[in-house]
Amino acid sequence: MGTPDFAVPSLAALLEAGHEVAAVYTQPDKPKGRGHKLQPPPVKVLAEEKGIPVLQPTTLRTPEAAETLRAFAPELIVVAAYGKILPPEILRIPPRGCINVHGSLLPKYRGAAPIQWAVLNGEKKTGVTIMQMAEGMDTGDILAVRETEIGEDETSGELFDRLMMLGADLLIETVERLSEITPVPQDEAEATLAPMIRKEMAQIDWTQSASKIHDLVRGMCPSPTAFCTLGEKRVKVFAVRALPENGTPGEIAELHGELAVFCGSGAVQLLEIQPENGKRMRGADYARGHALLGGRAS
RNA sequence: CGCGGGGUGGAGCAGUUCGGUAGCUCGUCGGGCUCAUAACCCGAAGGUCGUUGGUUCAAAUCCUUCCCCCGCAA
Repeated sequence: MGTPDFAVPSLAALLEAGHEVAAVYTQPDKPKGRGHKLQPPPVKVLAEEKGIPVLQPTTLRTPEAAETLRAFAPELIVVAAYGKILPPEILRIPPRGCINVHGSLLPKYRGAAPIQWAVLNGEKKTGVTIMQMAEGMDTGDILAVRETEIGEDETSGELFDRLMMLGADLLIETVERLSEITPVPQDEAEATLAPMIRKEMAQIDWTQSASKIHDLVRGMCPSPTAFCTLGEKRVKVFAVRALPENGTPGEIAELHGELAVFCGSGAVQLLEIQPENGKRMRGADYARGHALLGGRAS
């Protein structure tokens, strides 16, 4: 069971390792993009390629849904970013249990957006955890953990890519040694939450410090993407560099040959931005066609 | 049929309303100044104005076909 890109390597790894995958559960197709195009989740695409039955129930909280799943007689259920909470009846179906691939070092960052939050908070390290699933949100006993460092300028997107591969590796190892592993309960006192990221959280607040803004930009990249307003136009911000120079927060300037904005403390160079109707470009390039210097960012 | 913006020398933009010899800020190349430079001065190269057809004496500009790119919303 899984939905987005994060789950794809895990499914691929299971198949490659020779495990029999009876069925794949994923979220229903949803309209995306401009127009109203219906888009299948990445996991569905892979599953169909491999000829595996795909199920996309709206809910698992019905007797029928449980019955359907039971009919597959799963030995084990593997979940990676499925996007739905499994009710107890479902959790009880497979004899070897339900295990989950999670993108953080549990019990830290339980919830929907562990990877982004780790970057947003400027963490130096994170990792993946494989756990036994319980009824609560990412509260189950831990089966395996693998740590990794977060790079100075690493974005959520980059970390995502690394963690989903790590997660897939660790998943296979865990599945193969499942009977030998002693589950370790999570330390509730250490638990923190990583709730879903909302768009408005990605708005840059220029009164914050340069390093905070740097973390925000990295954490929101590539989605939903940190944004701000330069002069009149709204721009997405993909990459910045923090500098020690101080000035009036929100003032647009040129520092060391790059377009920059002063923050609450320090300043940031806008290395890679994207205006409303344009492509991604260097801040300095954007500035060439727009009178920005001395103006305000908000 | 969700709303909207855009495609102009290598980059970012102006010019389109009221058709008339394509401009700005950079970059590049050459030269100069300087101990030196992302600084300054002088000069040069480089554009089928996304595509198709049309209107016109004349189209980047008006009408038309198609292609591509992007923002918002979901």
